[in-house]
Amino acid sequence: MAKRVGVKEVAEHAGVSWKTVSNVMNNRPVVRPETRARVLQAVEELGYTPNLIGRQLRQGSTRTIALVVPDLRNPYFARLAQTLQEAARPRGYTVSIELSGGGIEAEQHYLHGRHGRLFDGLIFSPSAVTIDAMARRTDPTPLVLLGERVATARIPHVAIDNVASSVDLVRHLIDGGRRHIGFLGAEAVGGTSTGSQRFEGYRAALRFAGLPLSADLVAAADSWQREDGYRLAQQVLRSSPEVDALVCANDLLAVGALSAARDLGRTVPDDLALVGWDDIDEVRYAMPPLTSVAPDLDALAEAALSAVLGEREEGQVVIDHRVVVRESSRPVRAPGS
Amino acid sequence: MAKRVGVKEVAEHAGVSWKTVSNVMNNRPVVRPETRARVLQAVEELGYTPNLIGRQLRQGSTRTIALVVPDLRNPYFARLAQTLQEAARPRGYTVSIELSGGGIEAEQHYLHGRHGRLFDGLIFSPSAVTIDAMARRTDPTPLVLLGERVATARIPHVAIDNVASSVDLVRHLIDGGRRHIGFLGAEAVGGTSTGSQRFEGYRAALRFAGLPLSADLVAAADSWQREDGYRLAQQVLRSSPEVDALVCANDLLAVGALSAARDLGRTVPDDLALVGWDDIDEVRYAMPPLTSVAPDLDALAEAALSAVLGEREEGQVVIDHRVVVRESSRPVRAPGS
DNA sequence: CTGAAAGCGCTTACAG
DNA sequence: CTGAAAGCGCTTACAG
Repeated sequence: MAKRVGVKEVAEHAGVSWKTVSNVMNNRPVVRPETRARVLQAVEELGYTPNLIGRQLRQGSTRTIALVVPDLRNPYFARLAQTLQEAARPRGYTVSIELSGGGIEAEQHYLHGRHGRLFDGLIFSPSAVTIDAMARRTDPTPLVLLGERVATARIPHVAIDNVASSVDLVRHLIDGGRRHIGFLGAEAVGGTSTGSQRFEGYRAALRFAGLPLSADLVAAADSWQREDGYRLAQQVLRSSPEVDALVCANDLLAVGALSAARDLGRTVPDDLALVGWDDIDEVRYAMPPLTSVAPDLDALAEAALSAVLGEREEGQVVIDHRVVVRESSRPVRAPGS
Repeated sequence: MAKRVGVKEVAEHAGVSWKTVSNVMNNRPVVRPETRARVLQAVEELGYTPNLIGRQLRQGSTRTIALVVPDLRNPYFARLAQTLQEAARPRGYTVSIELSGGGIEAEQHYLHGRHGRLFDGLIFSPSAVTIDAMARRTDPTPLVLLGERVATARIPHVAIDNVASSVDLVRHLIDGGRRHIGFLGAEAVGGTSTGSQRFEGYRAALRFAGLPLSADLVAAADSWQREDGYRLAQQVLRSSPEVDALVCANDLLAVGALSAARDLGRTVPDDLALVGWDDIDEVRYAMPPLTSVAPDLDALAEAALSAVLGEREEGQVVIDHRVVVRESSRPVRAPGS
């Protein structure tokens, strides 16, 4: 393993000063082309690669944004991470994927700057941490929230309109002839979390349509994995066989619900419609393919990035979504047709 | 945004020297308990968090390992990343997830140290880069390869036995009564890549069983996404309707193949068995659930980490695998039963 | 356009 | 057990 070569060696090799090398490496236009060429050759010959740590220390910036998500088991986060990385590149930034495990301790770690100035900003998908804890934050690292909204503190926030998208889904189901619509993955009404907003929209749409809200058709959950969807769907389908549609708070829940429906002998979409959020690749290959709310991920990444980098004024950004209709929510046939 | 407080401020506040603060922060046993308490209190009061960049520069180490994978669309990589992060934590290391996009340029970037000393080691899942390029490497950053094997250079390497696991799968299919077994995702025979090794095992098993190897039943591919599986399966099933099983080089291909089979009116597992690799969560919820080779991920993470940190002698580690049998490869019923 | 000096925030020997 | 100095590898003003 060869000894690492630094700016000094390069400067010596090229017969210029330290600083000139730095100027060349940073593409500053103040270097004579001739000198520049000599330096670049020295860099090449010596195989010099600048030590970013030195630069970062000096500049007081890492040009790295942390994306803090609970988990990578949800393909949505994986795709989000990838989209963010691509959006950050042209800006000269890197996105580091940080896993909180959904634990409150890990989340506080990032929120309160115990990451040690490694990041110029935080794009944060909160899971366990309370709104208060976010509002009480003193760490100066810029923060942007995904999904969750903290109205009290002026924390920027980027998300689709969860209430509206939920209304869209329910209306789509009602238009398709469904009347006994359940909800999987509910959280407390009035909360600001993604789950409670989606549930809120569901309630509002039912009310508007004049359909009753039945507690039996609603299953709460804080974890939204496939197995949770399976469990919750079993529960609802068993207790309320009249259910003819399930709004699932995310696609993983819907995938689990699909499996439960099958095990209980229910046919999707004939007996039961299934819809969810995120439009992960997997739902296109489910049988049948599942209807899902697709956020405009590129817009989301763009907005989150520009917010965390301080490029935009107001902090609350609503991202477009669309309902991607697939077979799982096909309208029920009129009886006898 | 408050001004950031450094060691100096803490030292002053506690009435001790700079260095003592450093000693306390690093848990060195040379500090009197009383002094230590005073320092910790100052840290608390001032809300001091050490700047890791300074430490990293001084120590010449970041205690960060890069996991370089082509993509996060494959849930296998997402789970691997998570497992590695958890395995690294007790060692005091962090794993940074780096996306190469499968591009040769990005891969070279990491391989040849142009990442700027940000990483103490590289766990690398090669995709586009050639074996030669890896062997010619001069960058001193420790490297461990995942999947691919470079025999010429002494590059450590961690993987399951791809040939053996492929043999296991094919034997399982033959035991289940399948006789016309195809392969999706083949690569050049004799290569060291994951795909070619899995194909190699398939060939060997067929030969051992006395079954013919038919080129029509084999579809090559360099991309292993669901849509590739769909396309390849369509192709093989159309040209060779006698196929009664497909060995898919990974689970995503199998998921796509399942969808293609359905669209062509083939029933899995009655008409067609489907098997793959990685045992991603998704295949447990497929309909029917898919048989898959599950690597011992914890062992893999452990081995990769200890190899890249230089904790073990020999570089080539073979990780246990097991075939998780599910409905997709159920034995065909004897005719008439 | 180029050079000599200072400093980013830590830790590491080295004295005491 | 504690203190003063040097240095990790860069970049940033500041002169010339």
